[in-house]
Amino acid sequence: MPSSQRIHPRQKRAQETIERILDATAQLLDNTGYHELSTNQIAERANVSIGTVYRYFSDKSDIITALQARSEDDIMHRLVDGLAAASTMETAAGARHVLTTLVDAVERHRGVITAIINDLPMGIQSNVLPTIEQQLYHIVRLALMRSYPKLSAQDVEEILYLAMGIGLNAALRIAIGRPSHLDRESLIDRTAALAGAMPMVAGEAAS
Amino acid sequence: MPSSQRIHPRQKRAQETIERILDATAQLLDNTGYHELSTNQIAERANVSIGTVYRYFSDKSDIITALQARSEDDIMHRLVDGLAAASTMETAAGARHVLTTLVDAVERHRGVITAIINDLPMGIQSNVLPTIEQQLYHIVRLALMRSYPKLSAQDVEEILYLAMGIGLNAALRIAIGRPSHLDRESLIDRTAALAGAMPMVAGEAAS
Amino acid sequence: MPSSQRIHPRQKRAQETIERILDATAQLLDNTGYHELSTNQIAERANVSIGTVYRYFSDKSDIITALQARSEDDIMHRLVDGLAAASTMETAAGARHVLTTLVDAVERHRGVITAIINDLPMGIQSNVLPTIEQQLYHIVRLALMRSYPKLSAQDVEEILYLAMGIGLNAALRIAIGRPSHLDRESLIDRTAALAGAMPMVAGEAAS
Amino acid sequence: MPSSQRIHPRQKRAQETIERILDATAQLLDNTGYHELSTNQIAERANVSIGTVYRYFSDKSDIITALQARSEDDIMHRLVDGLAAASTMETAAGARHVLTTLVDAVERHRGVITAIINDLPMGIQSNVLPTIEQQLYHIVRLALMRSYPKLSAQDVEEILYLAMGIGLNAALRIAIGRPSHLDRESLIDRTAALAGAMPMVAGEAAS
DNA sequence: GATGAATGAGTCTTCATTCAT
DNA sequence: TATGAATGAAGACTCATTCAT
Repeated sequence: MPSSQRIHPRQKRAQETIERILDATAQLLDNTGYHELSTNQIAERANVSIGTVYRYFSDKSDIITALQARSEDDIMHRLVDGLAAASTMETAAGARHVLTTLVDAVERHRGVITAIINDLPMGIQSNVLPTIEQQLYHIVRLALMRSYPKLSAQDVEEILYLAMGIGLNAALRIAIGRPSHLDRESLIDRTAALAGAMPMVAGEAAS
Repeated sequence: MPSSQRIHPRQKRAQETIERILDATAQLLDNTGYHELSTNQIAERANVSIGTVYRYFSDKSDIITALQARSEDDIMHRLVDGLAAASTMETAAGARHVLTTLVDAVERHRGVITAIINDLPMGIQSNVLPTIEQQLYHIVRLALMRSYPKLSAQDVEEILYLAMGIGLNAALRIAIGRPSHLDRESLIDRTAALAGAMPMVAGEAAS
Repeated sequence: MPSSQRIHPRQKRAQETIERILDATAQLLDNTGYHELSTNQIAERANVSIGTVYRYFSDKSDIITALQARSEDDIMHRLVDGLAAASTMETAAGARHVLTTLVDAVERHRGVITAIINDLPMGIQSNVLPTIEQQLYHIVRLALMRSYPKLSAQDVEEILYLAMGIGLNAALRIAIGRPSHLDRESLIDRTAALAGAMPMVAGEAAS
Repeated sequence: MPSSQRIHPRQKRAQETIERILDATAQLLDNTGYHELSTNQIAERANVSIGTVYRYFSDKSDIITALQARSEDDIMHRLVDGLAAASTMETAAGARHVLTTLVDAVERHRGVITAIINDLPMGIQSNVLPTIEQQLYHIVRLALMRSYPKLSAQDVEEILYLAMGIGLNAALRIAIGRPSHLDRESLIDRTAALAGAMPMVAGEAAS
């Protein structure tokens, strides 16, 4: 379908420049934090003048915001693919598959995520990867209600909130913070098992 | 005669000054992150000259380090008290009690914790409250091995790593990130239930 | 076509800025020492922002180093010219000419030299104008050995060391420290005479 | 002779304190320059509170001034002794003896002298050890006029100015700046010889 | 008299951002 | 449009000096 109307070469050029700037920033973030990162460094790494950087981004934080969006987008794509694949699997294997996908995605965006978590002004820890969590929320909510139709609305909300936190945090800990003597696959397996059991265990706790 | 003999008034004064500086820093951290915080601001808020700040702290980061130590100390004290009290209770009630204590403590040190999580150079998210986690690790490990003697060493390590993350992260999410429509007590109950079930659920996952 | 091709106007501008900063520094050094000199003062005097100063110099001391190099360069140029001219003159007149050249050069760089002598961290007095002395050393050594082939190596070294000190110090005292009631030309004449006699006088002293 | 009237013990105490402060300063100056030296360091080294330092000295520079005076005093004492001894010797030996005395003295006060030369605001190099030079001036002037009665007043002044500079500078170079491969005694011998010859050589230059 | 905690003006330096070319 | 030289507000930190105890 020809929905993507003619893209003027100039726009293409511009888009490439933007991409180069974001790539440079992502690379630099693998080694340093947001505050240690300077816009001039970014420009240099992107082989672009500092003036050009400010042509496309209004602000330093604007760059990070864009980068974050890009990363979240990629993570979501992978996640949705993973969820689709998981839906054809048995429950346990499905949970494991989704979690693996998530851990993979986090590893891939290590630098950006760390930057967002650690340095972005007000990047409250509990709300890591806010967009991811938000979007995932609806999907998981649907699945939860389908599998456990007896849970009250309140039950669902609370379980979801905790599960979301546990899942994301576990992914982060497994991908980024894991001590070398612990096995990645094992941790994923256990977390998946836990997630699977959550509705039952936590669903009765507040009665 | 009490043990605290011969404290020169000057030393007392100095101690108070240090405390005032730490308090001021903690207050400011409730509203801003580490990088947004300036030493001159701290001095002003503490009603102390900037020179005085540098009399007691060698560095800006030194202030944060001291503050972190102070907070961790307080949290650990509360936690140990909570654990002691919990040991006389029934399992479920005990878990709930400990978790409540933790959530309380986190709420009390909101600013500092957020700062440590978000801004401290290299404060990897996954290693929230490193000292707390470390010290708790040994205590929980002991309890775990006592209650579930059949778990292998590997099992214990992995479960602990995940449980630690889940427990602390849940406490953080409940204390700091909780949306207003969710009930604190409910969330605590469910998390406690989950924690109680973890060894069984996760213990068999990696077989 | 002249050799200086393709100098981007920007580079020219930059070079001018650097020069302005060095000039400003030199002027300020005429009135104050290194430690009394502030980088902001320099910027102001050079009609340049402080940021610009740090664009071209990494450090406060870097400015001084550059200035010193520039002065030494200029002094050496003049000195070499003077030596060339002197080589066509009669001995006495030659010595006088060289000394005059040196005194002139020192006067011209009064401020910088004083700063180097007085304030540069570790600028040991005895090693005034180290580069000048070093470069002059080889030239004078050659001349000395040619004129007095009988001097031993040890003789040469020692005489040179003393002569260097005497010559440079005399130039400094005549150019910078001379009381107003003493005549510049007279002092130069006498010093030249002394220098001329040195090999004979000092050459026999250590026998 | 009991000319030194009763010294109240308090005054004695005060005098000792002053001495301790000056000693501490001198020691510290052996390792660092004036600007690198802090008054609090001095106090600490002298085992005295910073308040006490300011009881006896109005200023940081006041300490250096006092120290300089003390050093100059000691150097002058040694020099006068040396001159007295030299007056009984043959001319050449006498010059050598005086010069040796001077070099010794300079070595002894290395730190202070370096500080004065290098760091004191406005410590123009040409006027090293100003008091020493000033006092020596009269003595040497007398000797010069006695030995060479034919010199004009102008001659005397100019020769003196140069000789003073040469002598002091040579002493400094021999004591402080001498490269290790040059022999101290040899250099002294040669300088003495040169000084002895000066009136004849330089006396006729300006005719 | 002695003490040392406290002061604060002033220093060097960084870096996001602008704008003439 | 792209460039990069220039800007300057703002920050961390030092240290001579004061003064209440």
